Amino acid sequence: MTTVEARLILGDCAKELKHLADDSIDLIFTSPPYADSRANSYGGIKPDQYVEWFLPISQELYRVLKPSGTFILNIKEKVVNGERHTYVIELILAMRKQGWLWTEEFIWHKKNAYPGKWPNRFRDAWERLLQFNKARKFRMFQEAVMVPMGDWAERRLRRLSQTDRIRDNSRVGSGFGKRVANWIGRQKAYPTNVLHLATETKNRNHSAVFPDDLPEWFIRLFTQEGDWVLDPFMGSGTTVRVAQRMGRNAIGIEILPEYYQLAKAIIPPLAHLPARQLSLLEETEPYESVEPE
Amino acid sequence: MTTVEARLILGDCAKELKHLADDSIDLIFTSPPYADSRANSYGGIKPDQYVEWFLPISQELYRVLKPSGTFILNIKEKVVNGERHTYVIELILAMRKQGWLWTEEFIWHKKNAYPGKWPNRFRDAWERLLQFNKARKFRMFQEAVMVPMGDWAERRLRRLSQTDRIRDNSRVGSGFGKRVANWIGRQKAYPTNVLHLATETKNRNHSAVFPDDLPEWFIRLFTQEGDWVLDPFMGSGTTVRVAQRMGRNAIGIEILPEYYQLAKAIIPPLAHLPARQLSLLEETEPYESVEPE
DNA sequence: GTTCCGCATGAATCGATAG
DNA sequence: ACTATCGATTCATGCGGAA
Repeated sequence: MTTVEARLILGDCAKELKHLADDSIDLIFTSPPYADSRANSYGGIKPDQYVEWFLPISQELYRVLKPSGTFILNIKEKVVNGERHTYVIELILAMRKQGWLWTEEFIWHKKNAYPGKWPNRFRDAWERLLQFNKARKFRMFQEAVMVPMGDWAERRLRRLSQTDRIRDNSRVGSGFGKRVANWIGRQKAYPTNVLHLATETKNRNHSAVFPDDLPEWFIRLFTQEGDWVLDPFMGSGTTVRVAQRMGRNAIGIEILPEYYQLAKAIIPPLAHLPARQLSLLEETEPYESVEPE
Repeated sequence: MTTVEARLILGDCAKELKHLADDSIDLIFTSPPYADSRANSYGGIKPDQYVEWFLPISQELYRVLKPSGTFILNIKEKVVNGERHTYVIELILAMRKQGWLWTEEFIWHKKNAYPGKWPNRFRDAWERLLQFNKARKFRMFQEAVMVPMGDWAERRLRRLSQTDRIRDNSRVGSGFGKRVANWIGRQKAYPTNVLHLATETKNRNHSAVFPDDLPEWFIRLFTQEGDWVLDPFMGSGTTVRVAQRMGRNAIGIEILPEYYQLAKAIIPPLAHLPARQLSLLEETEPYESVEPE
């Protein structure tokens, strides 16, 4: 049995990050509060001040990330006065001056975009997943996110997407073990930089801003078991919970006590997981929501 | 019969645009040569000089566009030295200083992206479609690009129930006068800012940078019959040909003689089209390739 | 056990109203 | 004039109860 740790920290990440060691994190995956949102925690950062607010944090993130590590930043600019605001693209430019390499930009296509109708724009159905690195060579495990292809896979996936399927069962792999044999010899393809996922609107405990599949995909892609994952804007703890379930150590920082308590209640400080064995097979269980359409 | 004109111009658009009148174009749709590509035509613009090269052109485009018009710029930054280059986002910032409003950014999800494999990145399956405007109020015909909803796709699990169909049908039958509008409103949904299109359509020529559906969608959205469409980087003439087929006047500028001749051979200077009659119904015919999946 | 249907719920955006 | 709040608009998703 392998033991992984989940360290939850209550506080402002701009300060709390300073307690973390240099070059200690393999993957940073986070979704910071968007401009004008979460006014009760970070004071509702104004769009014009967003870059200035974020830079000290990204500076610390740069310090704690391993040279081989990756920083995935989930963000989207809002509309201000009829225009897309420029704080996101300005942030990219500013972070590059800090030393970050803007390696890639993934697109999260939100299949269930927020409804609404306006005279001069359509619904916003995508968000950015900016990939930053410290070095041009970084760790990446592409095989871990390969997707099945072909007619057989389509039929298989369609069945998996039935509303009556047992999702959590396949997640852990307990009920999935027997079916895994079916994937042997099946054709798989590397994914693209466009991810198709729906947001979770179901009102479980607290609504997370992104579905489990999102951090899971990047954790698969950029880390192995035993690695360290950091989410400086933990929220209700989606990233940390998923990382722990996948056998990765995790650190989550959250400024709001109620969110911190929420995460604490869900995530045990230590988790014991069976040693990885069928690594490739188990890791390549079908991701219906990430599958290219 | 309505007559629409296609004006093809051989030359550098930076110069040729000066011959066009102020505030005369309803829609500019173009895909400029990407950095380092088409080295023999525009001298192979270096990524670091891309903004500087494009700004005089965008300045002229600003001049010729009607205040109610729209400029759609299809562009994607290339990878340089392991990083996404910043010339596109720098261009956005620079164009705003020229007076352009960065209204929206559409995503073109290329369903059949080029195959390939790299050690540290996946296939690039999307491009930006940057929308710029001169004013916050611009012409937009959202109904022209509505997509069917309900059971349009096999992938969709939730099908419109039989009772729902009957209910809708009866509702349609009970109405009078605006019957058609009601029916359309019930069966169709407004699209999002993510477009799903394949890169090539089978029955089209292979030299085009984008499929017909791409300019067609934006021409539908931002223009009406008889309007003027401009493509300052015409290439083989996809935009002009599509515009003409849709009953819009078009201007195409191309610097390379072989491309110019190619477009000239395909596109007649004048086209006669039947006058629009069943406007609503004809405009809302389903576009399979644009459908969300 | 299925399949089907009703319903609540979102990192949204605009325009009008109020301070 | 400029900012804060609020109602109206709209649709994919999954849960729970019903057939």
